[in-house]
Amino acid sequence: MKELEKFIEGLPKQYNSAGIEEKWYQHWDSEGLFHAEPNSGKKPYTIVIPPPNVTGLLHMGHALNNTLQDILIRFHRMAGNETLWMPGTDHAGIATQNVVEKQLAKEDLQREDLGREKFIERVWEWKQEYGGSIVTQLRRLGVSCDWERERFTMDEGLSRAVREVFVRLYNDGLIYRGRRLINWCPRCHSALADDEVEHQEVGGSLWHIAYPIKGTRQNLIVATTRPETLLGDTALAVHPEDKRYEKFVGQCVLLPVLGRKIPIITDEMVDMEFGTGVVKVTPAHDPNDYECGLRHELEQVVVIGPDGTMTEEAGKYAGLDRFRCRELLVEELEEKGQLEKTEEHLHAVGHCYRCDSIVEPYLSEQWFVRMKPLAKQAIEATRKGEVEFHPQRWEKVYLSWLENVRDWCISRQIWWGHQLPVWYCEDCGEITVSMADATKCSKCSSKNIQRDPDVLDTWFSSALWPFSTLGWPEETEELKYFYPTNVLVTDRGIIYFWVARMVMMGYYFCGEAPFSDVYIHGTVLDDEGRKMSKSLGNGIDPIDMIEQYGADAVRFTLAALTTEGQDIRLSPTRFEMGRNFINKLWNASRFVLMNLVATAPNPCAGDVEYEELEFEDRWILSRLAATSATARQALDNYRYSDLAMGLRDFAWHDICDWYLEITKARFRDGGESAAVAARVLAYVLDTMLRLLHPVIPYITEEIWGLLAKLAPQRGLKAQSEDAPPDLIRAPWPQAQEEWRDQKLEEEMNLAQEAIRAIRNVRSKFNLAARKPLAISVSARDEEVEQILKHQVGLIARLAVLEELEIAVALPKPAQAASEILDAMSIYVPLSGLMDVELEKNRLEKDLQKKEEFLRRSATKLKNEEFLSKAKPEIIERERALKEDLEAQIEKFQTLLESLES
RNA sequence: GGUCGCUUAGCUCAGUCGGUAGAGCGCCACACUCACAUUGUGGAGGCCACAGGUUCAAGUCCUGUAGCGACCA
Repeated sequence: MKELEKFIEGLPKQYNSAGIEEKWYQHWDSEGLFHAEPNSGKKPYTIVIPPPNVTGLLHMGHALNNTLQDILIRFHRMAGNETLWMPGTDHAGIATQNVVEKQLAKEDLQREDLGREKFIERVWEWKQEYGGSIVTQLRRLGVSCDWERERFTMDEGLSRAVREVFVRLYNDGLIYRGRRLINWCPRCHSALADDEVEHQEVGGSLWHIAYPIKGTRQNLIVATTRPETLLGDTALAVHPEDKRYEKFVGQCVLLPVLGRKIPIITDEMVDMEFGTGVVKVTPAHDPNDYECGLRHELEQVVVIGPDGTMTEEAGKYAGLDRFRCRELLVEELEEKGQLEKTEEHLHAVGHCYRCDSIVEPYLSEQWFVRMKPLAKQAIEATRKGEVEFHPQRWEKVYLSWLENVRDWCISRQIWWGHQLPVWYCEDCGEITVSMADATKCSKCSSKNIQRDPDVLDTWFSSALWPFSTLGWPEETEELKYFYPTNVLVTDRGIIYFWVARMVMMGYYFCGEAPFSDVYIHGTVLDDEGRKMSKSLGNGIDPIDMIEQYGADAVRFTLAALTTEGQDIRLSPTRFEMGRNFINKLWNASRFVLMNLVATAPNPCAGDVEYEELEFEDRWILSRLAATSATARQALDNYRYSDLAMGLRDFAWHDICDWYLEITKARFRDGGESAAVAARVLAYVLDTMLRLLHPVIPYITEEIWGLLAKLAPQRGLKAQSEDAPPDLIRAPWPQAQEEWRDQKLEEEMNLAQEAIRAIRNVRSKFNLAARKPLAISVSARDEEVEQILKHQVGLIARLAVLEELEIAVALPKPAQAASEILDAMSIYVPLSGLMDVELEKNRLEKDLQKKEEFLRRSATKLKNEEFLSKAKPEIIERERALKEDLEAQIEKFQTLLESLES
């Protein structure tokens, strides 16, 4: 014990997180305290982590996302659930392939030089070596994931789930192969899904090009943003009701440069208002034109190839890059006089969301998921309330996507990923799709078959994450117990990519939504409200912040800034808020621990009855019960800021500013009163640490451990027996409703008001803070008088008084400063000459405010309609208010008059 | 063009059932008193974007306008 006491005495005045965080994380992890097992005796609580990209590094978005999840997880673990947080990463097909290809490029190699098999080996090697970075970073944050269950989308089990899903969807007619115009990234050399294309406003030009009408000297002028695609035009189109061009319909024009003859057709898609009202139709290079081409059975001429260079169809431009071709073509048109004019034009251009290249609509053979039937099920279930969004408005966004969803292109022309389980027969053309690798054609049994080289979109495997990680398609115990999960916590950016697809797949393969709640948090922005990005260089590295301020400070700050769905503007200095609070908590705990030592040897043995507690003890327990209840409510409603700030206010203000200050005298005097205060403090600290643990796990675990050694019984009887060795698995505190005492809190409020008023006078008249004052308080009525008299000791101590006279309607002494409150007036005699002007100014200013309130109140109370329509309690309150105000104003006036004389 | 969100203290944001506007940071003054200067005490600071409407009563509900932002096409 002596050693421990010495240790407590030696605790630093500033909390230093270094060392403490590593120690506890390692302890929790190695003791298996993050681990969950199917357990029929407990209710499960499950969250699957949004799997970060395996190539990624931790950014503030991750820090926020995972802090919020960890708060829920740690809370539910303490609240008695069997709590599973399933972690892992996704294989990020294109991104990871890019990384390894870059690595190869340094060796002057391309992936083709290695061949598919060797290349994939290289990717696995890379993954083993660097792929865990983000997971290591996550641990620094303190996340309590069940690492024993960590998954990777390319794991054997998850790959099997992917294949099972593909085969079943194919057999059910929900996956098909087709030649379509899809989004193509010429740099990634792969197809992309619609939502992987980001539309960005780009300043471009609108070129007006003359197409000569065959057999006439007239031209039709076409306005286009993409002149190079004219080489693939197979028609011009006008609106069927456009009188200007009526007479030309059915005729032909000659394609500039190539001279090919193409028809003039009519189509509803043409916007008569845009450009000249004539559009070129390039079915192989524009989604609208593609549809139009199908309607009119137009030829699809491909002029831009998969690498973004012009094809043989482009004639003399063949082989040129698409952008170079545009320049030269425009030059040629200008020379030939076929360029009517060039306008500046702002338009949305599709960019690859991975590499930011300009996406090319490209006609090719791809695999698709038929989305409508899957979406239908998800929509119906959501409407029934089986999936609930927080904030609710995101449900609309999600539903509107599902309602308008188009078939999902899932094949990617890369090597890293789940290769399609598809074989083509070279002899009969049959497509074989199977779970086991095929060795022969399923129709003609020919061995002359080729596997489709493409892999699946990474989101395809991510969509299965909530059940594939639990062992599906096996009917595992985990799947039965933990599925469906409780909540998905994520950013709005992937509602389509991921959330909607998980819901669809969850219903289709497990018959239930994968989660009942979706919590969408805000996006982390910089202090100017811009997204954090590498190119802007405005990112804040969470690891830097953790090193600078501590993980608890980072977590606390992020939680405190998280209000319902609002984006978070962040600058590094904002973490000072968290750090300051952590430090305050540390020092308050030091105070408690030191006083526990001082009241040793065993300050908390035996029970303390409520009746033995002093006024302020009961008050802090009442506040604790209230705080505990609001914390619970905040957690149940995903109100993180309310949770963090509510606990902070309680700790900082109720405990530190008031309760600790009051108990100081008791500890100084010692005896039984000190022992009771020590018990109360131990109890309050214990409970507060439990409440704070989900938000700031490290420091709370550290202090809790020290407290456990000094006061194993934690003060009061209520939760002394249930304490396990680690806070992380301590039971969540029940709010002790029987301790709530509204009347007592109001009495405390009166005392606090009095103390503040006295301090105010002290400050205004520059009276030394430590100099004891003799003052008088005139109470409004006997009730107030009684209350204040009960609290004389407390008020005198905290306001530093040597004399305190309390009575109803006390007169103001001469040469005294006054403070007029609702329930009382406070008179502070000033020795020597008091500054009359200063006092008059103060009083007049306050008087004016009161008069303004009185005017408002009087007007209301004269209003017949208010009196007849407002609720009686409102009217009553208004009357009381008016009376109070009148009484106060009278006092102000009397005081001012006395000052005049 | 469509949908949604935001506009409240110098800054960043809360404000639940409509009933005297709150926090954090910053600012000003004072205080290094034995938990804490990453602190304490006190203070200043608001036409709740604008215009209508509903209501006895609007920051809060409704309509419209403007500015900013996000998403979709």
